[in-house]
Amino acid sequence: MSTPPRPATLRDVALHAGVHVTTASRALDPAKSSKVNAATARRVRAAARALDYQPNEMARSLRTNRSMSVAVLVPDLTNPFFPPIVRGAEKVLSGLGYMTLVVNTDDDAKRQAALLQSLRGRKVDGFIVATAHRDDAQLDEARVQGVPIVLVNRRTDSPGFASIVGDDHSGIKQAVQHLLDLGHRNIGHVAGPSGTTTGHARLRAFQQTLNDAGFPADSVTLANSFTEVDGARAMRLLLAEHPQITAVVAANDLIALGCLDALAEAGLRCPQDMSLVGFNDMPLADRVSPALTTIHVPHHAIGGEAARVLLELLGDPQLPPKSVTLPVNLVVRGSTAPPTGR
Amino acid sequence: MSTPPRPATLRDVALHAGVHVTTASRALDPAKSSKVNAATARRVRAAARALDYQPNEMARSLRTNRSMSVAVLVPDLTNPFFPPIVRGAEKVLSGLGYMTLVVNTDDDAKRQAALLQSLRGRKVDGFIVATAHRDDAQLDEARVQGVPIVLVNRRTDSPGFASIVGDDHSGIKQAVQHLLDLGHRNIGHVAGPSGTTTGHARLRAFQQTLNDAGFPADSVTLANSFTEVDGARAMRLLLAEHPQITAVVAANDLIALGCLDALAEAGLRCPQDMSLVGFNDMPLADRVSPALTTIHVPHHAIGGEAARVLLELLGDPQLPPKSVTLPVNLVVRGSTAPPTGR
DNA sequence: CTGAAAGCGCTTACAG
DNA sequence: CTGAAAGCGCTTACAG
Repeated sequence: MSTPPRPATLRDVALHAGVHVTTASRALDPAKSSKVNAATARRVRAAARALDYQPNEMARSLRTNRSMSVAVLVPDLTNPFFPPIVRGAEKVLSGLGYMTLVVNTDDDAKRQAALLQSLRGRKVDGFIVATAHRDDAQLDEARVQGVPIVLVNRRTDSPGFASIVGDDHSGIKQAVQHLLDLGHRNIGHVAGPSGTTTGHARLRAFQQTLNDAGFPADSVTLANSFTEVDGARAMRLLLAEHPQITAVVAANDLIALGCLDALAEAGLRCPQDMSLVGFNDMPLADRVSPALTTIHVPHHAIGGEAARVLLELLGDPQLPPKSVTLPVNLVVRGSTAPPTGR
Repeated sequence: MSTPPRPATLRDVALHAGVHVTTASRALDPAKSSKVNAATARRVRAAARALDYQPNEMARSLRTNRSMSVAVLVPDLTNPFFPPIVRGAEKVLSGLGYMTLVVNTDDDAKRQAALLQSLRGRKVDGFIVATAHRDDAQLDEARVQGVPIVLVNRRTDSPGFASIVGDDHSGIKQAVQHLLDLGHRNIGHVAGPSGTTTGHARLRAFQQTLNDAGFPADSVTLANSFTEVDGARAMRLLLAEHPQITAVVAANDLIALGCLDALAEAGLRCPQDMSLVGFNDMPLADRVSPALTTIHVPHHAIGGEAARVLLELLGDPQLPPKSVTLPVNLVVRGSTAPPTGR
């Protein structure tokens, strides 16, 4: 077996075309090729093709200090909610020559720190972050150091970040109102992690909406993560502590799925014995059994908008951080129904 | 607003510690710090901490010609089947200091080519590829040029690649046998794209199993992609052309979901009027309605094993390419039942 | 144990 | 329009 040939460098191309490496560089750069003699440029391009030349992006980035790549941090790639956001961002980014790098943090502060550092070392040009925590020192520090960041889905409590999120307050209000309209009077909430703005804002919206309507809002338990397992755990507790509830608002769809498990264990049917509303309208939310009544969040648009805002930021880092809230809407399916005298 | 300070370089650290940049480099390298005076090393580390030094990975990679990163190419990130594979790979890779970069090809040859080239330019150390086509010139070329690649889920027709896939033949055989055991005699197949080994091998296994059992195997239509939309389209055709079938084997779970849609449109109930088996046992396959009878593929293990094999390959590029087939097994749920005289 | 020098593969002022 | 030179931030033989 022969060892494969070393990849061609720009120097090889220049040699082959009989020009200086500087000229080769210019000839291959679309923005500068007009500055070089047309025939020369053609010769260089032919040489590049002949040698199957691939520019070394590391060298280029080292010199230019930009890498034409953007990282997307997601807390959990296996949550079907995130891939569409990534796709939305990817679509606009790839159109402008940027490469999208997806990384998974497991919603773990340590992993996020390590990844953030590693990616910064790799000189990615900017970050789209779906993993923010309300109190997020790492993110704050990166921002202060001038790293272009746009937050999606979750915000931090500290100001200064550009962000694109769904309207959590309105979403929960619509969910609660829907249950109220159905006739439910004892409504519970399985809240998400209090360290995230989504968990926190949805809980507050739940309490406020119910209080404004003149009902108590103390049937609440907390899921430690936005997962089925923790959702089921919190739902068991809710059932034990507040047996009078006839409906539940879950902090997101995965938690709602966990609630469904806990209900089944308790021998309760959904929606006959217990109504359930999710949040996100993740892919497949319409196909689970029962089909989930939930709050539709425009995943794809969030990703696309985030990419556009990040691109603006890349163009002018001094731009004031814009914080965009996208409308969300209730979609009623099979997991909610009027209460029955159980 | 003041502009943020330029990030500290190794030179800054060396200056701060009063040593030469060479010494600083050694002091900060765990593998070499033993070669430098302990007190000096401590001083350098203190300086690095004080200046919040982050090594520039681009410069390092340019010099060492390795980037400590691995790319994972997936055809469709929104297919719930792939994230667990990615997670499996990520887990073993991150343990060894490698960073995992996920990119989406849309199962499009052009996009794959562009991404492959771009990633190679970025000097990722190796590739885990879930997007292979049976005839895949780009992949062949990259392999010939010595790029470390391991294929997952799908193979190519050309030999020479390391690969980790589920046992397509056995899976389909189990599916067909299950339907036969249930009493079905007219079984159809919605095949996946014939350009993929999964689509092709599953179709062949379908035909062979049925023929071996003494039944015809010509109730087949082709989905143009592994998606719900194309699955529904192919199922409509199957229903029109082969109205006598009482059971369907779908090439994967997403196609099976599309079949469910087509069945609903045709006023057919699953499993009462038509049994349906999927393939992959993707996340949520157990929660859709009806819960999908399908072939469980060990996603996580595929990803982990792929990472291990790639790591071996990185250590010794001359290693003979090992091709691993992992066992799969039927999991019976709610979408299959004995045929009823419809 | 430490330092001076070279070089990874590019791009970009600066001359001509 | 083209070339010679410098330099991005590292690591690694090579001397001492």
